[in-house]
Amino acid sequence: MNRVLPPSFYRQRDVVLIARELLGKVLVTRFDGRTTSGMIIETEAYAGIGDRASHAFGGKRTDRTEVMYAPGGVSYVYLCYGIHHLFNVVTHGRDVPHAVLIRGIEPIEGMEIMRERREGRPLRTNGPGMVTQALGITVQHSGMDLMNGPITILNTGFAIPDAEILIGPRIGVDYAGSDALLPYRFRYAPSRPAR
DNA sequence: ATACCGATTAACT
DNA sequence: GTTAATCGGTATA
Repeated sequence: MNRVLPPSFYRQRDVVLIARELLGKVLVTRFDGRTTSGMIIETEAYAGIGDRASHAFGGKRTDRTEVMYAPGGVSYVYLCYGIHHLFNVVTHGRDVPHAVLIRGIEPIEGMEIMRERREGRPLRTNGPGMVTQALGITVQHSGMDLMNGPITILNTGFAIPDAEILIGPRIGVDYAGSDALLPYRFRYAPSRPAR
């Protein structure tokens, strides 16, 4: 298998379903000939202009959020808390700014490189800021095509049964009112107690 | 020009 | 469980 996900995976489909289906796919970066990858194990859906938790709520367009309005299949990377680079996959068609935040991976390739990038701290990839740090992704990689670019997502054919997925509300979006309660977070948690 | 705050993490107790 | 650190994006003037 190991095929790069095609544009059709990202476009004209429900962003919540895409967030669910991204679990088990493999996120790969190749910068300066250095390849690192990991299986996606946690995601969150951000459902566009009607979602108070989304940067695109109300149709807001800024220099930062503009790439969310591109056709699905590009990256949206932004800086959070002035420190953490957070990687999202833009979905749906042009001018429909849906996105999926990648919150966790299980490292596969380039463990040594990822350890280097962590600068002494233990290699952890179970938070959105730590994912980008391990993979070498920064805001300068926002707006990149995920079909050809240095960042790609692969379908390995590994299928995750629904029973192995925890679903719950998104993290850190308390300001979003009732939208903060939406079950838009997905986590692959084999044989692990619910959180 | 200035002020506020966050799609977080790590280091504490 | 609690909290300091840290700075770009955004709104307000």
